[in-house]
Formats: sequence, structure tokens, C-alpha cells
Amino acid sequence: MNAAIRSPQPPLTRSVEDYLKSVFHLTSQGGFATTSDIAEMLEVAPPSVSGMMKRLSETGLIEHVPYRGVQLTPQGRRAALQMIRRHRILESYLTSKLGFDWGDVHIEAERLEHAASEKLIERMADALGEPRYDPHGAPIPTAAGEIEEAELVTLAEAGVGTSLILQEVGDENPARLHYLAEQSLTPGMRLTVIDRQPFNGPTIVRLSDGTTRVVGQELGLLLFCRETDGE
Amino acid sequence: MNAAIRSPQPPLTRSVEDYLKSVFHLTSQGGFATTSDIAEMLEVAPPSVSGMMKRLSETGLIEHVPYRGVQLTPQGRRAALQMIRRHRILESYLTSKLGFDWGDVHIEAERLEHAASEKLIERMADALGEPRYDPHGAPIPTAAGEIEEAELVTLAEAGVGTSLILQEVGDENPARLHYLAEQSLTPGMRLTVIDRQPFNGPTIVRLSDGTTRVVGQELGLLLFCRETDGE
DNA sequence: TTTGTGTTTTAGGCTAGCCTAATGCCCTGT
DNA sequence: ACAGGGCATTAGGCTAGCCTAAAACACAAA
Repeated sequence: MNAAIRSPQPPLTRSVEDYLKSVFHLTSQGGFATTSDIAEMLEVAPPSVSGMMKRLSETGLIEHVPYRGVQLTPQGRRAALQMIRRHRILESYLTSKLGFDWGDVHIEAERLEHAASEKLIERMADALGEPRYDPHGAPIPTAAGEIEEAELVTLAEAGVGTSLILQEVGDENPARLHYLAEQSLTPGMRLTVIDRQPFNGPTIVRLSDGTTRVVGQELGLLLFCRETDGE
Repeated sequence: MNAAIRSPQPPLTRSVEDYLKSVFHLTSQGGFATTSDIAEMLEVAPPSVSGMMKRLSETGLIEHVPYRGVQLTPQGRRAALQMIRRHRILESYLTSKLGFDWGDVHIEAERLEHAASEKLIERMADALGEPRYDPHGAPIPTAAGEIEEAELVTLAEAGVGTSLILQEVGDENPARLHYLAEQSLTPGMRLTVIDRQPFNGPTIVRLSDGTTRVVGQELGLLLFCRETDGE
């Protein structure tokens, strides 16, 4: 039927792309993303989310269980992962090729990810040598839509005495990132947990250069680490 | 008055940026940009242009003479030149740093120019060594908003016997650009006009390598050249 | 001077996305 | 078992930007 021919994937709007990313992040630990969580993440009012969820479930990008929340369909997940790939490749490119600070790249990538073509992203990935992690240590989905899922522990909950490698900084706040970089708390750093103060107190770690750091709980919860006892 | 504090320049929307660019291009030879010319350039209906012109003249970006056309105010011109700078820096960066074909960069830059920050553009310009011309030979406005205005003659109207340097290709059509590149008709090329057929016929030119090209009027009108008799 | 033609503008309508206010649903705590 | 609180949804409205159809205008030609 001639009339039935329609674009296989009517291009998503910027808003839709943002909603999909939010749902992806909010459901990455499983479960549903709630209306108010999405609203908070995107800084819109909850009714705006309800409206959008309705549209997105009509177009098959999400599954909406009224009064419970939403999850991505396979199609929605694919679109979300594509956006996350774009975002992380852009962040990587901006830092390593254009001298951007790792605290500043998020906001820049946030705008560019909606405008960059597939081709541009792949050229950038190519120029970078197909990076697997972005500047914050977050895994970059492949062009095919696969993403690494590692079991990481936050520094704030790592056992005293364990040896760790700081894998990922789960934050995009420029001020916090700037501070962490000053403290050499960047992905790849080897850490040993020396001590932790009680009552959600700070964690004391030794770095590979022998110096120590005192990391409060707020920051400790953002530092995702891999245990490396043996090595 | 506290309440009177407002952002000095409420950020322009994508549409507004596009309209300003159109008006700039359409008035570059002086005079007014007409509603229908703008409509054609932006591929929208004339009433949409009327509506936008009304808004833009209220915000002081253009001067609207009803039933006659519009011109940019100094403020509008500044904004337009900034967009054109962005566009041309992006085109330059994409071609020289990311291996894009000069026929493909226009469409990519067209989307990125609305998303790229000032800072990104300046980093790119810096990485390129502050280029003065884009890949098509068009002058890049300075960050301060100045643009070179050269007196160029099109190949189709250049006198037989004159020596020329191809300065700028006034087209963004990928197919035509691809063809011109194949023919080595790219900015910087030295040409000598050998002959021209009557009745808007083709121009025959000799290139610096001694080979000749037969350039039809349609293409000839897009090749802007500088005369170089003496040198 | 009037008329005709083409362009511009006005009128009225649509969608995407956002908002606030009002209502509806779920679930927990008594 | 149900009352209340909190979250989600519906109702109704707004702006930007687009559209088509109708009206207004300018200007040239008769």
C-alpha cells in the first residue's frame, strides 16, 4: 500500500530525547521511573511529564503503568542508548580534542547531542579511537546499542582495608568535578580505604602516590569503584 | 527598579536565528529583504514570515517597512554575523579536523550552529588558527562582528582573456560541490578565461596545470573570482 | 482614473510543550 | 476499615511557530 509508507522512525524531538534519557537513567537499577522523579530530573512540572508519557507510550517508546511509572520499550531503550552514546562521545571529544574541562563538558554535550548527526558522532569516535569510557568514567554504549554494566561500589560504602580503582564519577556538577580533579580523584586512580568515621562520616583513603584524602559521604557516594584486592 | 532587571539579550530561538541569517543574506547587496524571498529561503509560507517579522521588529532586531520589506538593525546584524561566524567556523572545523566533504558540511553546520556555545566556537577557531575563510571561500566574520567584503566577479561574467583566482563558491548544494571539486574548481585555483560561447553559453577556462574546463552558465554564476591580471 | 495582478498582511486554526488548579487514585497508619 | 496525605492525572490555558483562506494593498497598464 502506497499510503502506508511512512518514515521508519519519525525523528524524535529534543524534548522526547531528553525524556527517554531520563527514563533510562531512572530505571537503570530496574523498576519504574516515576512521574515526579522524571519531572525533577528534567525540571518540569509533573503534569508535563504525564502528558509526555501518554504521547510516548502511544508511539511505543515507553510502557506506562498508570499511577505506577514507566519503563522503556526495546525501541525506547535503543533510542535512549543512542542519545547516551552521543552525549558521552561528545564529552570525550570536547575534553580530549578541544581542551574542555571535565566539569564543563556536560552542559555543552547536553545541547550538541540533539544536533549532531550520526555521522559526526562516528567521526568523533573514530578520531578518538573508539573510546569505551567518557571523561567521568561512564561507559559509552557501542554504535550497536550495547552498554557495559559493571558492578561497582561507592567509596562511601567500600570496606575499610580494601583496594579500589576509581572507575566512574557519578556527577555532572562543575564545582564538585573541579574539586575532585584538584584532589586527583579522577577515574583510573588507585585507592586504599584506610578508615571511615562513624555516623556517615568521611572515608579516609590513600592514593597510589602515598598521599591521603578525607572524602565526605556526599562525595563518597558519587565515586564508583571496582575492587582490586589481588592485583 | 528591581523588576526592570531582565536578561540583556533574551536568548534567540532557532527560528529567530534562521530568520536573521536569511535577512542578512538577502540584504547583503543593500535594499530590503521581501517577505516572499525570506519565505522561499526558509521554506515556510509567506504569512509565517509576516508574523515573525512583526515579532522581530518589536524586539528591535529588524526594521520593517510594511509592504516593502525588512532590514536588520545594528543589533540584528550583530546577531546574524555571529550566526554566520558559527556556521563558517563549524564548516571549517568539520572539513579540516573531521574529514567531512565540503559538500556535506553545510547541512551539519546548519544544525550545530544553534547548539554550539560561544566557547566551543572559539576553541574550534583557535584549533584551526583563526581561519579567515570557510571551505567554500566565504569570509568568516571576526568574533568582534566584522566581515570582509570583497568585490568579486562571477566566472560567467568575467572578461575573456582575464586572469582570475577562484575566491568563493556561492553554493551549498552537495551534488554541485562534489562535481566542482572533481573538476578542481575550488577556492584558490588560478584560472584564465579562454573563451565564452554566445547566448549565455559556457565559459572556457584554463587551469594553472594547463588543463581546460568548460563551465556552463549555471555553475559559472556561482564561481566568484578576483581579477589578478598583473601577478 | 480605474482596474487587474501579484504580493503582503490579517484572520483563524493547529501542534508541541510547557504551566497552574482541580480532581482522582493508592496506600499507609490508626 | 477507612481517613488522610502524597503522588498522578485531568482540565484548561499559554506561547512559539507553523499552516490555509480571505482581505488589503501597491503599482502598472489601459
